[in-house]
Amino acid sequence: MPSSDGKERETMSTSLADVAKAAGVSNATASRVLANSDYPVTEETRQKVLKAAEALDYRPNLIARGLRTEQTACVGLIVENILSPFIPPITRGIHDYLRQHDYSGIIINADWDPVAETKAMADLARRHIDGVILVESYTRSSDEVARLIDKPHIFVHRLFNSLNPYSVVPDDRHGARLAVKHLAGLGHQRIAFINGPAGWDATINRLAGYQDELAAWNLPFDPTLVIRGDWEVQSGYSAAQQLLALQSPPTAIFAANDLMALGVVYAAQGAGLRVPEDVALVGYDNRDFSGFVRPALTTVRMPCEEMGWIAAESLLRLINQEVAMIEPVLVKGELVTRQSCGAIQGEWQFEPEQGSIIRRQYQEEGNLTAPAA
Amino acid sequence: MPSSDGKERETMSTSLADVAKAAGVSNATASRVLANSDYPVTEETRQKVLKAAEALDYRPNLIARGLRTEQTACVGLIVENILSPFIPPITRGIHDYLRQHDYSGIIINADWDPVAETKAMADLARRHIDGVILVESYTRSSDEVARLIDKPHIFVHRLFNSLNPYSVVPDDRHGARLAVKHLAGLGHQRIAFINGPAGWDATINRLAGYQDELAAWNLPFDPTLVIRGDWEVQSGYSAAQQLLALQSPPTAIFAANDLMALGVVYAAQGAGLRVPEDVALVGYDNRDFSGFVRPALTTVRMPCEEMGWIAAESLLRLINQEVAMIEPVLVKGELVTRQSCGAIQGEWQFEPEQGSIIRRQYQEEGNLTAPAA
DNA sequence: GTGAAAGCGCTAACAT
DNA sequence: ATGTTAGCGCTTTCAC
Repeated sequence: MPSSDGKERETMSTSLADVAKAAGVSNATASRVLANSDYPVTEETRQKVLKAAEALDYRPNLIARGLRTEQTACVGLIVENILSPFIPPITRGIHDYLRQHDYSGIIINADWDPVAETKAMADLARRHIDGVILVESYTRSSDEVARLIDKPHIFVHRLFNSLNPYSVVPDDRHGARLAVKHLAGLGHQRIAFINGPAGWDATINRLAGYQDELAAWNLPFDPTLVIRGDWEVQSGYSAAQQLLALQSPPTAIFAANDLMALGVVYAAQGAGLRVPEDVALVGYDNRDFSGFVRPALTTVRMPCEEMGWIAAESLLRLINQEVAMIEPVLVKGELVTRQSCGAIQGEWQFEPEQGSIIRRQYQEEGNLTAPAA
Repeated sequence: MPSSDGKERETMSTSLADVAKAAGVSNATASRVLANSDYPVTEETRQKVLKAAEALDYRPNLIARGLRTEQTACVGLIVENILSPFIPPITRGIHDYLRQHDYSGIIINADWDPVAETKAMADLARRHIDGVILVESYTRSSDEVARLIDKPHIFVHRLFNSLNPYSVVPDDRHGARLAVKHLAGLGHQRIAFINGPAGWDATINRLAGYQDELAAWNLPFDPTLVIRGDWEVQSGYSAAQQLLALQSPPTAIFAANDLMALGVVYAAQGAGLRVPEDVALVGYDNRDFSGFVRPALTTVRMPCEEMGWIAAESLLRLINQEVAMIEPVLVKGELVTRQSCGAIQGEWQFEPEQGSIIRRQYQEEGNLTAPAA
């Protein structure tokens, strides 16, 4: 309803046409300056348009732009489960990169269900997203994705069959070498390895790194010191019981993830042994609990946020056709030294939780508004 | 480029017009059946359209629809940090509800920065999202949000000043009562409370619940048994040291979160005491580590996913104008009984991690494709 | 360097 | 019950 005094659209947002009219130029010109087109415009008219846009508080309608340009500045993230431990940090990395480049991300949980993944792809296609990042997906090849959605895509942290193009994965072989190197450097000669289950890339690569590094130190590879777990605490516990009951037990244990490392701690305690004094221990992943369990776990950090932003960066390159294809990227983590390996002496406090650091800082600066009551 | 044999748009997606032509009806009719309009259409033509759409593999262009209807079927989620512990499960709940109703969610991390939140709101407005959910935000009132974006909004898990309209928050007072009730029911008379820092709703409400329940059991409220922590492990550790050194120490401790409860475990161990035999312990939150630390923590579950889907449900109601306003919703969690309180006897295994359950099931069913090598 | 005009794919008046 | 048509807000040829 136009109001009686001629001022229409009081609640409506201002459109490009409004700005153009106010600046006394055509829609086309207004668009050229406000959409950052590289089309030439006199500095004078440019300023007129900019000022009018400012005055009217103009915000481009990305839906309209998207319809016209077939570019939505939006990418889809198909994750298996946002509750899975590495997914939040990976998506954090992705979002940070996207946001810096004025892109947004739409997340869909597929729960390791190929049918859900297919449906997710179709839904994203309806929204005309510019590209897709598949996080921890393992049921599809690049070709399968291409068949379902005609947009660029990237895989991040594939758990299986990782060395494909268009994928960003952790360098687990390197990470395992870091762990073993650290223990060997501390003088350990019998270093056991509690590995993950068969079929996982992480299992294969961490074993390879373990063997690489033993060889580098001229330490023998003893198969009785390698036990397979299933990633969970309980399996690390059982594996460690087995190892510690050996005729000549290991003096150090490298567990292929922090969950199993925690199991090792409990098994050692159950056997009346101290970590690190009687058995040194290194885990893998640098999970959020690893800094506040007791002893705090020395571990290899999984470079989740880096994988995320590298993936986002690669995807945007693909979208902008700066490259036609992405070779597999291996991302390295580093060793995080804490108590469980025996390298650190002296006083030690429990680490604060990672996700809340910013909140705490903000709070300490006195910005926190407590309720009146 | 049309190909020579007359088949154009081989790669282009089919539009509504294509379907209409194929079905021999007008665009309007095709739209009416395919957009699920309640406008009357003969069953016969409906079937014609549906069949044509099926045959042409028609997928509506949500961008075009959005431009026309001013409804994008997309909502914005402003979260403080996706790495913060409750945010993934809350967003999971939100996404699950949204997805069931064919909505999508765009996440923006604001990192407890009011400026970032303001910018996030502006960015979402440009995308013409249908509504906003603010997760753990505490810097804005409803009015402030309304001033920035002319769309419905809901707050979830506000950490401060929670009893406002348009918000969905945990019923911490009830949760604290559950914890104390459990300990009192086990026969404990001196139940200490390690609370959170001042200024938080959770601190105020959990204290109130603690007092409520003591009163219900005719137990005296002893202020020397209430100590303030800062939510982190270290503070629970210090607080417990203090409590256990008391002239007449408590026989049970209720910690206002699981992080501090873990600190209590370490303090007890340091003092040569066993949990639960010498001190019973109940935490709060049911964090993912609570099931696999030792002893596993009895705790009150934070109803994150429920809060998420209730928030999403409320927002969609607001969007569809089924309601004009949302009263504050209090969501209850329940007690999760594990080892630390002493109520459970006998054998016990470390719990598997929550986020991976589906993956594991899927894997066990033999769907996991291991690489050839 | 600037403007006029077409049109992206869809829905919703309005006509029939 | 169905069709015709206008137009959402933007970008982009194509004239000038």
